[in-house]
Amino acid sequence: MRLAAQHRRQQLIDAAMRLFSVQGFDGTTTREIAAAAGVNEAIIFRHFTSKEDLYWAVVSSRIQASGRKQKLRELIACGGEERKVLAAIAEIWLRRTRKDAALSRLLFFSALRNRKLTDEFFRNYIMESFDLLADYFRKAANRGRFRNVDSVVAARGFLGMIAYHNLVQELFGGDRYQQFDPHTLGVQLADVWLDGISARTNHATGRDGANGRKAPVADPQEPRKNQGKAARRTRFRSVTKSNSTS
Amino acid sequence: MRLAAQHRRQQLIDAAMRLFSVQGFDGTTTREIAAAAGVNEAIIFRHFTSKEDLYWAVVSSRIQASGRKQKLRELIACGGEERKVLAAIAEIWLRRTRKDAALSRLLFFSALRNRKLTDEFFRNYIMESFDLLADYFRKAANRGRFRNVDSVVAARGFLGMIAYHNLVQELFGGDRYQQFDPHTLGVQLADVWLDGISARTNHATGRDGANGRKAPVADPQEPRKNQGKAARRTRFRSVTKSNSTS
DNA sequence: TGCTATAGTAAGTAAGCACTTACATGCGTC
DNA sequence: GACGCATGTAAGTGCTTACTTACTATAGCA
Repeated sequence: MRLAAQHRRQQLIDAAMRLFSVQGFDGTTTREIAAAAGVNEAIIFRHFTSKEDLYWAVVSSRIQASGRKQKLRELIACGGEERKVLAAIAEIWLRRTRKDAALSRLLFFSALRNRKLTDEFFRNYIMESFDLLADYFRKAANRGRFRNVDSVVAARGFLGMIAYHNLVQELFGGDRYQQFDPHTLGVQLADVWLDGISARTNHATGRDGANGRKAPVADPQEPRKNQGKAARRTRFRSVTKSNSTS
Repeated sequence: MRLAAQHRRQQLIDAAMRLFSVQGFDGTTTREIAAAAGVNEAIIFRHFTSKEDLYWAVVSSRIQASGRKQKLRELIACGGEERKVLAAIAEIWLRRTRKDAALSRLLFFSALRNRKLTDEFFRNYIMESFDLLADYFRKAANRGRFRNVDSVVAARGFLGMIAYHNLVQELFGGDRYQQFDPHTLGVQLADVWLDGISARTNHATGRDGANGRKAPVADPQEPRKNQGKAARRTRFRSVTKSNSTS
């Protein structure tokens, strides 16, 4: 029932987080959020000036909670062997992003809808990670460990592989066709990144084509209904609006 | 004024495309679409059974129009030297996606909002590209040209670098900080991918750290207002709703 | 035990939304 | 040139939405 303001506030943020990440900002009503938190709608507006205010609170609370940047910094600073460092970075990101898939969805929504938030997020989160890694590449190159490739391109490329993999798996549902083990995949990506896929090098890593991939979870290959083509050309409607209220 | 049904229909799709890709599905009203097409709102519902119907029409019309998959197939089939093929694939994708950034935005919206459409898109568009490239990697490995890395991982990794780069540049506005030349970047990525960044290999490519990057377009480094923190904690509101009607 | 500050609620309100209806207008064709 | 039909419009309709108002319940403290 009656909660201390701070707790109620946090509870609202949590409830909103869940809903926003699944339904998006526009797709979520303040009434739903209130119901999810078990309070009256008006409570939201006592704790937040507007729905949008609540949204930013959700985003910033989550960005702070996910310590991915910090972890990246630590891995880079520890000074281990490059192959291990890269594999560890990849693995952490693969795991981490899997864990807060909700945050990813939320941030994509933001990116697509609101340029201003996106910019702040981009500077503080993406760009800084690129820079950190680019710096690492540059220093390793100076020590003669890496070739002299464009360090910004390299950083983007490496993190890009990982981020895109997560994107495909979670956002586009690739995980229903095939699942990957974060550790194995991290090692594989680090190896490719260090040695290339060209056959000329002779430091074999003993990994072959079929390793480390898990079997598909289920068979999603229903005979693909052509929903979306046939029924779509009709000129006159018979659609009933689908209200999801119960 | 008076247009043949088919032309009007196409015009509505075009207008909707532009708006949906910038504002998203929920963020775009049928009235806006009608206004953009210069007709009455009711016209929309004569040509499409619902707003959602129009949305699917937009998406499917665009997916057909973008022939990226076909281009990938051609490049792979042509049988040129691997380094050139990979560089060309990268370049094409870097250029192509820049051109239809609107489509990307639209598809992301779809992915975030509607799982059913996403699945169809995912199978026809993303997965098939992965498979095509994975097949290429596998065959090259069999001919002894590539190492025996997991071809699915490799395909995802390679296309991931590129797709993610586009994503960062377009969706998150990275292009305002730094721009890249598609050709140079394509060559760089193919090189890294083939030879790795490790210093042990000795086939120098003559590319060094600063090449191929263009200067920033503008200087977006305003002193970073802390908008989003300070003004956000207030308990009582004075916000006026921002209607974007004019 | 009564006072005050704050957490909570019920029941609005005005605006915006997708979608409809009833009617006007132009165009091919016999 | 008038009939029929497809294209167009003005003005709704009813529902949902974010947000408000006017009020009650309760915890902490003198």
